[in-house]
Amino acid sequence: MLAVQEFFENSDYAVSVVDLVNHFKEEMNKATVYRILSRMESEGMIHSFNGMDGLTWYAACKHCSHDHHEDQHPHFQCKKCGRVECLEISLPIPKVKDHKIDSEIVLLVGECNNCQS
Amino acid sequence: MLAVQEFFENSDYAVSVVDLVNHFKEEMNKATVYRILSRMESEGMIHSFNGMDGLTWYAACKHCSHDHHEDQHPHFQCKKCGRVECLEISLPIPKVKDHKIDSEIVLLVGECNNCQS
DNA sequence: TTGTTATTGCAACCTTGTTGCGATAAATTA
DNA sequence: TAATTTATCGCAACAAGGTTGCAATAACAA
Repeated sequence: MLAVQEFFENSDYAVSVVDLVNHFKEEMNKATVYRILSRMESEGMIHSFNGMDGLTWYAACKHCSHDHHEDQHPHFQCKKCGRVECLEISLPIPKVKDHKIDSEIVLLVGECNNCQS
Repeated sequence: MLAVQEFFENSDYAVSVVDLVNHFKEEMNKATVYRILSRMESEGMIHSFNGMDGLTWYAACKHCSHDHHEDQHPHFQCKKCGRVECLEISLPIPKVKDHKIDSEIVLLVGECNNCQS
């Protein structure tokens, strides 16, 4: 579990579960990776969300504990390099007629600074 | 293909691919459902997106053809009944420093009118 | 040391989604 | 109409993400 923990430390980027399983495949079993990830998520160390690709992505939490989970920020995915980033901004929740809206899941898609030539 | 087409006509609701395969399982094969769905999508009759659950959801297009696909609207999912709806509104694309944003994928989560007691 | 609990590896499994291929149906052409 | 081409379908097998049961090991406490 420590190795996975260290992996997320000091990273603003999200990682897909496929990349994680691949990254640790010499070190630990696929099932173990999944178990560690869900444990870390329930303890508020990381949060998960779905990428455009349908995969589950994980990223480090900044200000969360197991009873206070603040993962409502939007994510950004660069369509060139595929990197996914957590954005530490809060978007206004839109008002829609006849709908009581509690939260919104936002994935912004575009080009990151590195990929803009 | 006709049966699937009729299924989407006059519906503002999105359907998960699992529900679709299940709904047509007496009538046609799983592979056929998938093939019809991707054909209908490429012809601009329906559009797809990823739900919170990681599943693919499909919904009827309103003003699309095979060369003009306008599926950038937000979706709304009721967390009580699970129904997913297309919202015919357009949200402003937020500006984020150091990021060139082309589009945004938005899933609003809350309670629909039916479920609010 | 002994007993208890948490963590892991492995294999088997489930689910979503795709593909190759032979069979059937529909549309073309002669 | 008959022959031929083309599109569609069913089936089975497969791939990839993800989960689970169970035995083995590691960590911890009495």
